[in-house]
Amino acid sequence: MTPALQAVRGMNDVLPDEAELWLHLERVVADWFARWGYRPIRTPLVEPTALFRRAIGEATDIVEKEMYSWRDALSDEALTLRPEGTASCVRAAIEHSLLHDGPKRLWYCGPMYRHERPQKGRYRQFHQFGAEALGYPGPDVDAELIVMCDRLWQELGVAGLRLELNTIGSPEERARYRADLVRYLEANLERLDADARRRLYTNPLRVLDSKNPRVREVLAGAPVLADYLGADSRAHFDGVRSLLDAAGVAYVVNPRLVRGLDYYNLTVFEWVSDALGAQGTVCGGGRYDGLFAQLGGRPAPGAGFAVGCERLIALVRDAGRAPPPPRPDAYVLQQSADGFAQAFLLADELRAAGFRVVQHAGGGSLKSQMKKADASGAWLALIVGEEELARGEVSVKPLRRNAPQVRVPRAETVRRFAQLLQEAKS
RNA sequence: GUGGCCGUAGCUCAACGGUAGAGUCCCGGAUUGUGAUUCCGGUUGUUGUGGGUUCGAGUCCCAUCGGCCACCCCA
Repeated sequence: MTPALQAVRGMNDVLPDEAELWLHLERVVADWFARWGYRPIRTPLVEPTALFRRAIGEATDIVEKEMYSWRDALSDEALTLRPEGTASCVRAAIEHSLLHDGPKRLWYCGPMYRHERPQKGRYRQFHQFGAEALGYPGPDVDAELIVMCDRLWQELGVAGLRLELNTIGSPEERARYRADLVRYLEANLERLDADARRRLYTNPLRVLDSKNPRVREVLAGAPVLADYLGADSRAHFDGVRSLLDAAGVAYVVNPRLVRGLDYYNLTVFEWVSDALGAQGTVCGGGRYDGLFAQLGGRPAPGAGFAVGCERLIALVRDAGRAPPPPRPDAYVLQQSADGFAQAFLLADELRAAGFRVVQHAGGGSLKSQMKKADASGAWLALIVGEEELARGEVSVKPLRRNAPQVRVPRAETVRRFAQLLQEAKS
């Protein structure tokens, strides 16, 4: 016997019940982006490996051990399945000179790939939608990006998301801080765990993220990044905060929030839920003014965020805000071959008039067809039986309320259908 | 990548080391064209997979695949 194949670990099928919720989310998101003036962009799932090495940073976990990278057998190119969306957007903006006539607001949505151990809210193929505001230097778009997220959560009916906010200053400010931080941590080396010691020289700011209580004890006495910020960085952060205050968006400043990708500067933020276990970050983002130059483009400021679709969908479902499955307006039944041909045309005419119509396929008794009609969730059963066929009529039976079944002349069925449907729903 | 818990019918779950079951779903019938309730009947499994121990393994052991949780990481 042929062994059954299964999907690749960490890469999931989305079955119809759940796929309808995905479609709902995608529609809401596309409309929401349009209302905020963001335009869609679609970039390849496969990019040159160098793009992510340069954008995300060599010393990050993503680049070090989580990327699906390979050397293509035909072209000998070093390729990678994208682990995130920002690098591709900025590459495309540079490659097509998108900023030649001014800044751009862009959004994307699609699958991303990271070779991590799967658990709830973390998969090897996962999906993100995100915004990139390219060419805007001020704190206004930082605040815009954050406020628009807040409004989306409201629209989706998701509550309980906490906004964590921080500024990590300019590269120069961060470099001076990093030097002092490393000096402090070296002085307390024996109190650090193995993980913190390893990071000390690869990515010392990430030590601030440690969940180990003993390490956090050490961090309590560490220098604070805020003390290294110059007037410009402080003014930028104050600008973001006052706009958030004006918009009524609450936040907590988390000085330990540094984010795992190297390209960020100034504003960084995360939207976090307590309802998702260990993978609680639903949305993360910030400013990345150095990324254009890092990828070989003319220097330009940028800011953006990415939202984890699987995590957001889990919150929408748990909040009971998944829309009910769409009902067909009518389910069409028939008895004979002649009846099928007639019913086929009737269903076609109704669909052309904009109604959702399912015609029974596969034969069976009228009783079994009625069971299918009921199970389909349809508002109405349209019966094209022997008797109806002989008289040129159609029987119309409401399935969702106790109302009498009526006979309608075939020729009038489509014209009267909207009225019949409305009665069935009332 | 590390550690812990767990894999039995499509789904939710039972079964002391001794004949694999229930509910649900699905199919048919209870009315000579009519669903959802009720009643009657029926199908459903290499117990994730492969080895081992045993007279005998769903149950114990090993490996492997998959899921969940934590670490780690991040959306």
